[in-house]
Amino acid sequence: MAVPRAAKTQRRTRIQEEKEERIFEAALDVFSAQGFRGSTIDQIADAAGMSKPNLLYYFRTKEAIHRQLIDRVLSTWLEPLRAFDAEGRPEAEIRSYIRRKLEMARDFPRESRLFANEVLQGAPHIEDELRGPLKELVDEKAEVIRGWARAGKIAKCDPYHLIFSIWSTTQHYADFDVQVRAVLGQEQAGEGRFEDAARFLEQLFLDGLRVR
Amino acid sequence: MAVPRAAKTQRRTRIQEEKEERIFEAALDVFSAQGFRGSTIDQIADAAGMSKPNLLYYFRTKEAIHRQLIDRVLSTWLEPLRAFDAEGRPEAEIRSYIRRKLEMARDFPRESRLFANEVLQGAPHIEDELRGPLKELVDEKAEVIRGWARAGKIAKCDPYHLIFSIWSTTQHYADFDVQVRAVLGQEQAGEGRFEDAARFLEQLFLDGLRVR
DNA sequence: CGATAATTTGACCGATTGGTAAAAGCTTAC
DNA sequence: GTAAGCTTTTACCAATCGGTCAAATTATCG
Repeated sequence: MAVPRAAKTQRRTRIQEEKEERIFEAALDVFSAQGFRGSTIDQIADAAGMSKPNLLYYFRTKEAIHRQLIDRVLSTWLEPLRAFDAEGRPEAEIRSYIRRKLEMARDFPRESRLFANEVLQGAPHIEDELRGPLKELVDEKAEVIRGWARAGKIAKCDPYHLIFSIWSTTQHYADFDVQVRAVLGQEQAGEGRFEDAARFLEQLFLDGLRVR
Repeated sequence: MAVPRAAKTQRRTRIQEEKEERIFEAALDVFSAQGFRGSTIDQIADAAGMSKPNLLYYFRTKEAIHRQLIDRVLSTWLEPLRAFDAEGRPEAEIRSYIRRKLEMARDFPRESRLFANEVLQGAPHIEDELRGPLKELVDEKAEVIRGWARAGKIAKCDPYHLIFSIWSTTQHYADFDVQVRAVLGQEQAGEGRFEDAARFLEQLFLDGLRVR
């Protein structure tokens, strides 16, 4: 007659940790591919290799899975921007930010699509995170960039739109992967496309922001 | 005892045209906001101000609405790229392509999100269009850009990734609108953001592609 | 071992889903 | 006007949805 999530013992069971991990993995697969509304608990349970009631023993509702999944993924997702260093050399910082974001698009496309789906559909579950922590982080880094521009280290430009453009160009390779592959065609769509993209984007941003 | 869509008279009724138009409008609202799987026929019927069976009299299935909606929207969506002129001056062509795409993100965000949702979820309904007509169009324009680069009119760069980056940066303002607004905050998120974006993107691409 | 707590299952629920059938109501051309 | 064809509605269906419940099973610990 136990209450879900071990009300009596307080600490988490080994089984709990394992199962919750499997559920998060499965939920990332399903939510990133179909969005929140398009996903069903059954699909997640199937992907996690367990029955629906069993899954609901660990997470009370579909929304609970989604919310916790986003929470856990969001912090790592913002890591590259957080690593953006005010003390570094502008060129090197921008170049490595692009590199990191592109690597994330290549190595964690599900995470990218999870957010893309969410934001695309109006961000009903993460609007607070956007207005709060995200905005604060971007405000801070925008100030850094503005400082570089004032000091003549990079061209004068709107730092917010610069950040947006780095986000969009890099995440494009995760979110619109099918389209990118379709347009590039069989021969060019191999893993080399990320190297090509990196080369192009570095040229674009570094030359585009060079002082003239 | 009539069969849907006027099997006997062949030509379309006035009522048919009006109702199908209303359904397309409603479907664009709903599909663009929630994706295919997340949308329901009831929602579309509601938005179109008619009953579900009435809507299904004009379109046999949910898929049929979606397919025809995408067909009708796709050609106008590719118009700016089609207008890309090989004979024009490279700088002017690129600048006006960015302008047009940005205007479309501002004026037709639903269309942008319709495709974004579709591609994001693996493009199950438009993969053929991507591999066929879209790829052909991009191949053609990529060749134009390559010619400009060879002639030294713009910097050497991968034309495909250039096109991808223009798509992603401009469509970002439609697809990720909520995020853009949230990050910019109340004061900066007015309609002026499109002018700011245009200025930034023109600077980025024109300086980034200038021969040096 | 035995008991207590944690986990899993199968059977089930009401609401919503995409879609159908048939008849009633409405237009239009003659 | 009237008949043929077009449109709309009402009532309905089977499947799927998110979620519950109680009982059965398994793990843990003294």
